[in-house]
Amino acid sequence: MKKVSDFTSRVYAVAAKIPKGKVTTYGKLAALVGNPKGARAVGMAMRNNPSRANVPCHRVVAANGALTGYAFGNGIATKKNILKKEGVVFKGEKIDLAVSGWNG
DNA sequence: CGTATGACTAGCT
DNA sequence: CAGCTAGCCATAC
Repeated sequence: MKKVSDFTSRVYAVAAKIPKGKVTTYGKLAALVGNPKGARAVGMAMRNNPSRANVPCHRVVAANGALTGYAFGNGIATKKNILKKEGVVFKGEKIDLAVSGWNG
């Protein structure tokens, strides 16, 4: 059912561990799976994400707290909406990683 | 199998 | 602060 490499599997596994109301960055997630340079690869995994129900890809944002792509709903708009609903603190159009940042 | 692309990041100008 | 370049990784075609 899952035809993905170990890297992608780990990305999904870690993403699933992100607590509600918190977010992490692609680079951080990449480092957690063992590829601190694989931030882009993490994005690819999210883009191919099996389902937002299994992988809260909306809790993964850019290193500067800005929201990047989203493969569901209305894209960024939906992503931002979900994060706000979960209690993530926004700093204008970006996320306050100092408050809602997740260390892992 | 080789090339191109992307939901990245950090550094410079 | 904004814009551009270079580097790294995995996937898609």
